Amino acid sequence: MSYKHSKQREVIQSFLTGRKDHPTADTIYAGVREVIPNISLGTVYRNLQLLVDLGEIQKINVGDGVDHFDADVSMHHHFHCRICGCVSDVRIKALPFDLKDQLIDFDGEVETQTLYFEGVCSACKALKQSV
Amino acid sequence: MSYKHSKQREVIQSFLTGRKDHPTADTIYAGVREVIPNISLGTVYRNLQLLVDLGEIQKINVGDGVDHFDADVSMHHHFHCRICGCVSDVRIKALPFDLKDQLIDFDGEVETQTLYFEGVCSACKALKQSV
DNA sequence: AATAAAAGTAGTAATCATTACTGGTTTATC
DNA sequence: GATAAACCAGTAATGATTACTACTTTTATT
Repeated sequence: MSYKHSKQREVIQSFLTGRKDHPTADTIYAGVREVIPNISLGTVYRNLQLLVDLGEIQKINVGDGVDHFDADVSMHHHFHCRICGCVSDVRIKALPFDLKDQLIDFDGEVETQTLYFEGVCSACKALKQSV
Repeated sequence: MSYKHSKQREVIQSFLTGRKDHPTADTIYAGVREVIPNISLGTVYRNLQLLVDLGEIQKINVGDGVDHFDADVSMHHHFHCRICGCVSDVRIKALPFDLKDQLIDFDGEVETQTLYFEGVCSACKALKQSV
């Protein structure tokens, strides 16, 4: 059986599960407030971190200085649009090897690797061309 | 001929060039203060960004919430130690293709890609084993 | 050189994301 | 139903970064 979540945590998690973009704590806060109007931003942060620690969601970093969250914890990568700031999933063809095994002369222990892309998303690209 | 840098900018850049780790603005500030004791932290940030915009240095992100800077602008990747927080260069065997060309069903425009590794550096690993 | 314009600076205040704290409330346990 | 543990709202604090302001240095122009 699964860990019992508080009402707040449950709403936070299901809000996140319902979205394919990768909202920030602030966006999640705004969304969850529609359901629990007096929830506190600190509660959102605390529960997001707790869910990350439990492995139920993941925190993603695309170099924009803000943490994004993703209910999909399966291995995949992200794209960050430098125009609108949106973050989307990208799938990559399976590589014939693990990137961390391609390192040269490295003596430490690699535990995780992060790969993300940046540029202009298709929506912004279309917008640019229509002007 | 190259762009004329102010004294402050020159010292910041040469401080960075002299190091193989990847200091944060704060560390650079401390180092540069040994040469220009009354330099301001804002000046450090402003000039670092300016040098980034000129392409003379690069800003690197390893997911620790702080910007690191690197005088080496050639293509390479980084490793971040979750124990001591140090950031070091890693070299990777040349891939037989460009990662961004491996994306599936992606309609946007990829301009940059970031790949970094995280784990335990060799120094921390040695320390752990000696305890 | 004298001077006007531009670029740059130190110092400080403000911002933004995130974390910590505090006192009260809910939930689980005996 | 008492007692302890988990959790919360609200607020304060923190840390990195950026913005602002008034002053100084550099550059260009006469």
